[in-house]
Amino acid sequence: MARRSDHSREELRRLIIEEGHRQLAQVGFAHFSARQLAKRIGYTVGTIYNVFGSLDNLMLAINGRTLDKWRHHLALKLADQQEGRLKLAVEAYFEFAILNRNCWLALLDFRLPEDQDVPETYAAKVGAIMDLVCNEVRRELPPGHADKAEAITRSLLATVHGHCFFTLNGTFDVLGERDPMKAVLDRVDDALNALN
Amino acid sequence: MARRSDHSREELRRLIIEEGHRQLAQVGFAHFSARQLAKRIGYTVGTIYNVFGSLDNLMLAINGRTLDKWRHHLALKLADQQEGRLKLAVEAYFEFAILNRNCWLALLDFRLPEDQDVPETYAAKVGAIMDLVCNEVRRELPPGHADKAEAITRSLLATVHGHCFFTLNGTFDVLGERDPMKAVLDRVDDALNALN
DNA sequence: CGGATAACTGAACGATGTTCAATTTAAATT
DNA sequence: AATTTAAATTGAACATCGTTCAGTTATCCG
Repeated sequence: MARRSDHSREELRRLIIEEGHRQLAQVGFAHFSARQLAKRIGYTVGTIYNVFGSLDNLMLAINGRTLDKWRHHLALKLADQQEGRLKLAVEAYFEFAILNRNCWLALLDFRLPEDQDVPETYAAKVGAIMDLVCNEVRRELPPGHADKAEAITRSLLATVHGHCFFTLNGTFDVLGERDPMKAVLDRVDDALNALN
Repeated sequence: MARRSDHSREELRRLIIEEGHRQLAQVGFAHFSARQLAKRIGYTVGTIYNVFGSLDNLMLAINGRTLDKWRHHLALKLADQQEGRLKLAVEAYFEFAILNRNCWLALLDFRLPEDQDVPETYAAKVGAIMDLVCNEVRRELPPGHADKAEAITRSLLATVHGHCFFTLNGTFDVLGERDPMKAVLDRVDDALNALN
C-alpha cells in the first residue's frame, strides 16, 4: 500500500489526477466515481477528499489535465507546418475530441454550481488554447484586419465546437450529415473570405 | 393519493413527463432524481419505473418534451413575420436556451449508453426543428442553390449551437466575448453570402 | 526514544438507481 | 351483490454514491 515514503503530497495529487484521467477516459463522466478512483491507486475515498476537498475540485483538476493535453495535441500537429495551418488546427481539434471522447465530453458535462465561477488557473488553460488558435487565425487574416483576430477566433472556436459536438453527439447522424469536417472547414473559409 | 380513477396510464405518463420537466428546470440534470419526482406527484419510485421502465426512457421522454416546446417556441416567433425570418429563428434558438437553461442543457448532458441509438420518435423531434430552420435557410438562398439547403442548415445549426453553448457555458465569458448574438449572426451571413 | 505532525483510514449518514414480491384498487364476470 | 381477474401501486431491499471526520497509523525531528 502506498505510504508517505512513496509519494509526497504533490506527487499524490498528480497521481490522482493522472489515474482519474484514465478512469474518466474508460467509464465516462456519468460513471466516474471517487471511490473507484481511490481503489485504483490503492487509497481510500477519504484521502482523495483530503487532497482535493471536493469532487468538484477533483473534476476541475482532471478537466484541466485534459485541456493541457488538448493544447499539447494542437501544438504538436502544428509544429513545423508551413501551409494550411489553420485547417490543421481545426482538424487537430476534432481529432483530439474523437480520440479522447469521454474526457472531451467531460469538459462539457461537468459544470460548477451557478454561484461559483471557474478558477483562474482553469480559465488560463482555456485561454491558452484560444491563443494558440488565434495565432493561426491572425496569419490568414487579410492585411488591415489584425484587430479582429480575437473576435473571429472566439466565434470560430464556437463554430468548430458545435460541429465537433454534433459529431460526437450523434446529432449529425440524425440530421444526415456525413462529412462534418468539410462542413466546418467551409464555415471557417466563409468567415475569413468575408473580409475580402 | 392518486388512484386509477384519477389518471389512466396515459394520463399518468403525461403527468410524470410534465412534472419531470418542471423539476428538471428547477434543479438541473445533475440533481434530477426519480424519487423526488415521484414525491412531487404523490407516487413512489416504483410507479415511475413501472411506467417508463428505466431512468433513461424517462429522460428521453422529458427531453422529447423540451424539443417539442423548443420547436413550438421557434414556430411562434416566426409566425406572421415577413422580413428577417432566419435572423429571427437564430434569435429564438438562443432565447429558448436562455429561458430554459437547465432543460436545454439536459438535452446535451444526457446521453444514452453507446450501444443504444436514439429512438425514432426522438430523432423525429430533432428533425422537425431542423426542417423548420431549413425552410428559412432555403428562403434566403440565392437562386439555383436550393439543393444545398439541407447541408447548409445542418452546418448552421451546429454553428448556432456552438455559440449558444459557449454563452450558457461561460466559455464566452472566459474568452471575452460580450456579444455572442452578433458573432453568430455574422457567421450565418458569411455562410449565405459565400454563395453569391 | 518520544512527542509532534502529517497522512491515511473506514465507519457512518443520507441519498441515489433499480428490482420485484406483496398489496391494494379497479374492472369484469358470474 | 359477491367473486374473480387484472391492473396499478407500494415500499422494502440492495448496491453504490458523495461527504464528513474522529481515530489510527506512519513519518519526521529533537
